Amino acid sequence: MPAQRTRASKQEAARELKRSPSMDSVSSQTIAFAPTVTPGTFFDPPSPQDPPHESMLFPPTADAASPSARRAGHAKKRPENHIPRPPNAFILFRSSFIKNQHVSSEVETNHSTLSKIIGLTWQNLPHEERQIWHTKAKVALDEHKRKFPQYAFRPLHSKGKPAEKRKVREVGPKDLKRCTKIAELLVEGKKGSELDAAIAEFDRHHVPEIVTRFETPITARSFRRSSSAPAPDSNAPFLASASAGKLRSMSSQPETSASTPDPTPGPSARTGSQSDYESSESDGSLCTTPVSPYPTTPFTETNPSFDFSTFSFSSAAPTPIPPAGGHHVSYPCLPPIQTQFDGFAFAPPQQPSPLSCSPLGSEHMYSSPGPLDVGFPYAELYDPFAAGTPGDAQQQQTIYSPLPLPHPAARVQPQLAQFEYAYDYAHDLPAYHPQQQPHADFCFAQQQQHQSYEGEPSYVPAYAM
DNA sequence: GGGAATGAAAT
DNA sequence: ATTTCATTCCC
Repeated sequence: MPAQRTRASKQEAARELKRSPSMDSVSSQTIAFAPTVTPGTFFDPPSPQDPPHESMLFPPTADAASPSARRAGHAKKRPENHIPRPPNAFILFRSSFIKNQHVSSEVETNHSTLSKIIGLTWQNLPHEERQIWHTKAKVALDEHKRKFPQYAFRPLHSKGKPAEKRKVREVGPKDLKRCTKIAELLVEGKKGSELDAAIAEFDRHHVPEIVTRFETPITARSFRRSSSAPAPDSNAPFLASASAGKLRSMSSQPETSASTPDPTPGPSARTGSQSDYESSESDGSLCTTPVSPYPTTPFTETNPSFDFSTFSFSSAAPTPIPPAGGHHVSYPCLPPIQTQFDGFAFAPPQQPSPLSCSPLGSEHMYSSPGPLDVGFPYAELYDPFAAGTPGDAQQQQTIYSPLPLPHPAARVQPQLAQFEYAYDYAHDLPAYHPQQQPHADFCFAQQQQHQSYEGEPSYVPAYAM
């Protein structure tokens, strides 16, 4: 989409540009770096005579760029007299954007997401207006030079660990559609309550695609292993290998699922995994029952327009908790099943694999601690085929999979849905169970709450493994 | 301390 | 070509 400018303020921008050298007029007041004062503030106090910026989309406030109010507590350990880098244009823009609360905290508080929105906004910003920030950056740079003539950027290149600790995407894609929408609205000039209202309206109809993150699935094997002999790598059941070396060099690759039509399906991984749970004997103590057929219509990137509004759940009472014993699992409707991500495809079992109900009973039932951020129709799970040992970077690589069912709550309140942990012990498969899903019965797995992901449970659609 | 954006400047 | 670090602040 071309950045279209509703209220182009070319003149303003031009004027601004001319004025720029003096704007931000760095006060002569030098900032002394007393031991207690972090030299994070090479910017100047608000310039009193900042131009009105009326027609600008995001008029910088005078002190917007001043990082003076740096959070004291959480300063990364740096030498006492560390001199921060001069900010670039985007960083200045972002700072100003945040400070001015162009996106209200009602709409978004997460700064990661905010960064995404601001980045999108930045790219759609009219050239003239971006130019203003570049000019500001130049001014800041010059001023930085003036104040710290001896300064030189010395990045610490981690030489000690060669490629050992590569960073991997650890968090799933944000709701890109929403971010994009917000950015669009912003560039269109929407502000304040008008903006909030527009976003609220959008949220009303929009089904978020991705929000949730998942832990490494708990398998029966790992469960058994950890309960008997607490091996350090109790997560290890997924140690296949196919996606080894698939480490992308960062750079958020946010798209929900199948954006990479990598022809290497990694069949070895598939088989590896299969044998992994095939060899897992069906415990005699488990009772299994057939389930209704899986869907035949794939719901993938190619069919992204699943119509949730026509999707009807019987809104009868929530599924009663399945008592120990056989239960039918029926899927009222089954959107996505076939998808591929990260280069290999996950297809549903040819034959619907019967879910089972463990005799574990209610003591093994856990519900999520509260409303969760849940994205539909996609779910994120850790890549079971990622090479590496549990916990290391590669192991944490994530994959994305559609959930077997859209959640009824997704229509009403996309952000709030309650989940429980489910597990199919007979097949060493995790199952999933949205609480309000009226037709599904599952068994529940031991909840494994990880501190780092407090409040977010591990659940995985059963077919995905 | 990671993450999320962009970009300048360093290896 | 790749990595660091500027900004912010929640998790």
